[in-house]
Amino acid sequence: MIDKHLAELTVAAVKELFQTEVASANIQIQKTVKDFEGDLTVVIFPFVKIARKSPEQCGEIIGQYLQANSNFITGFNVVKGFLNVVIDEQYYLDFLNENKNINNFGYHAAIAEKPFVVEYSSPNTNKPLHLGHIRNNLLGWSVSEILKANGHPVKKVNLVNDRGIHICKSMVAWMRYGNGETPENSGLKGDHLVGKYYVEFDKAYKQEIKDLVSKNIPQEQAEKEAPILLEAQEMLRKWEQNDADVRALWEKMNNWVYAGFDVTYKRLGVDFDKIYYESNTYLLGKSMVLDGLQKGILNQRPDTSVWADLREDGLDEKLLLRADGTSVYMTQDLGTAKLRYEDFEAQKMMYIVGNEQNYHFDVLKIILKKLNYPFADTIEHVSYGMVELPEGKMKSREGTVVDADDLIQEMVNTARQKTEELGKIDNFESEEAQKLYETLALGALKYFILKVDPTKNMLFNPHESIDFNGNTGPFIQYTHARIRSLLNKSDIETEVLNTKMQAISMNEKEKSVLKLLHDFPQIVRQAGDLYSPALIANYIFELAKEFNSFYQDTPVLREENEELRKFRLALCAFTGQVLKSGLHLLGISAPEKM
RNA sequence: GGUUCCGUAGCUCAGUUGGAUAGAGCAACAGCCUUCUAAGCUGUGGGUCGCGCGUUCGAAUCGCGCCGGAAUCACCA
Repeated sequence: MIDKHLAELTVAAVKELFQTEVASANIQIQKTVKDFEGDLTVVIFPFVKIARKSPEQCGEIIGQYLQANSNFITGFNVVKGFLNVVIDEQYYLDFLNENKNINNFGYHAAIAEKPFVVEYSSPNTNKPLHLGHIRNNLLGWSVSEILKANGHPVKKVNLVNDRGIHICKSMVAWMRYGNGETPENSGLKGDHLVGKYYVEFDKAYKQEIKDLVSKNIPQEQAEKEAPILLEAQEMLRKWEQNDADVRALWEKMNNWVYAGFDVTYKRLGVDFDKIYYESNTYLLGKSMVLDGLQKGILNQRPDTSVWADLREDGLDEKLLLRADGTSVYMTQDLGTAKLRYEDFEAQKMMYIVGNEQNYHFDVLKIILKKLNYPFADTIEHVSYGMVELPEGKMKSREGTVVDADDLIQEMVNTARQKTEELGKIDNFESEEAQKLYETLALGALKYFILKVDPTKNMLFNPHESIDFNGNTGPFIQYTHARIRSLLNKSDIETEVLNTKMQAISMNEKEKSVLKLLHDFPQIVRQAGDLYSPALIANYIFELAKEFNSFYQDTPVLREENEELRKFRLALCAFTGQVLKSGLHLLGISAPEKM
């Protein structure tokens, strides 16, 4: 990396000129701002004191030293405390020659180590996926790919929350009002069907409360004693007792939901190496809690409920087992953590879970530590922000959730409409066109969501948010398609592209594209360190924009100078490749034509 | 009330370990399709980086205090 060389050279300069040792990491190298001449800039201010000279003088003598002692610096200038260094074009040309034909340029070599286990998605089985899940799924998939690109082995896992009162609610409502409705005979997607009865439950529950209140029963009591709620609780108890009928119904409805989820996952392009079911893991959690109780790490109250006392850690007491012996969310998570650690010998267990659960994961880690499990420290909560709507937070009860399937379909429709308006599909077969709409729609959706810093809450306006112009997925896809089209038209053989570029003189725009390409491996590294697909997204947008600016008024195929033509073709090909790689890390496909 | 996070252009967002005149996209306005795909390019306008104080050669970035918003502190998951 050129900036590291420059930093080391600066260290040597400071040592020689001012007889002072400076750590290379403390040297500040940055890209030169556009308005000034130069490629990289050394910040001089830190040396002013030890040099006992003005910033200008200081920059001047360091600049002279750098130029005299390197073969890649062709000039420099000093503005205030900033030393702008001009890098030899040959350096960038060499970079192009060395990397332009590497398929996975920017990806780092595989490391032989224990895997990163990434949990994401983690749906409940009582309702379909919504916009919040989309952000989760896209982040999980993308972070996994970015980790892989950094050489880490990755296992993607999903933890399905398939048991509990929520699914019983759907079951009760289906028993009462379903009339034998199934996905087959209703044409409804399984998850939507089950979700429909979850809503039915809520309606009936509210009505029953109302009825009770009108009979002068206090609101609070009514909420606890509504018959349909009691039915659901009874069903949960039967479930825990392995009641055959309840289990059969539970399995039937859950399978409807899984079939529905699979369709959505497939359309989103996400997948998993292993799926865990809470119904299979909660008992392990229970046993861990009882074990901790026996060892005196946890404590039991007179009502027999079991608690962890975390007050020494600045937190509260946390319930782990109810008085009736049933488990809670935390209990189950203790079990899955252990199971997962043992399944994969994980180096790291990452949980892609919303920031509303930050507290939960703090508590989880502390309890595991208290219970002396060595894997407590491998847990990493990759916390992401909420997706908000213009009218505020999504609330399923108020019907303001944006359904994942509906949203995707709406995007596909928009993509079709937009494409037809532009008259792009005249020579497309209909099947090909359909595929393109899907590609563009998902490109737009994924990019829109992933370009935002994961840790921040984001706003999604269903009617206005998704655009196909500007800083969007389709813009980058379009840039890629144009490059592919250009390369297809070029009559220069691949062999020619494989040959080494001769020294040519490049213009500012070409150089700027080349400099951006040069940064890609660093961006991948950084995105991996910060678990942030947004860095990739912002980078490929910058690259596509810079490329378009070059592409607009610099002829490639029409260039008569053979060397220059080859150089530009190589630049196009390389840019196309990096755009494709970047899009891939976001789960977005790069169409050949559009 | 305690804890955590957030506040940058009309809107949506970037802004690396503190660095130069705070940047994009959308929206608005003005240009560019007989020329490699106009889902594009070029230009114009738009800012008290929530407010104040402090640290520093230098602060959107660090510290403290306010103001405003969100999440969480559940025998929901």
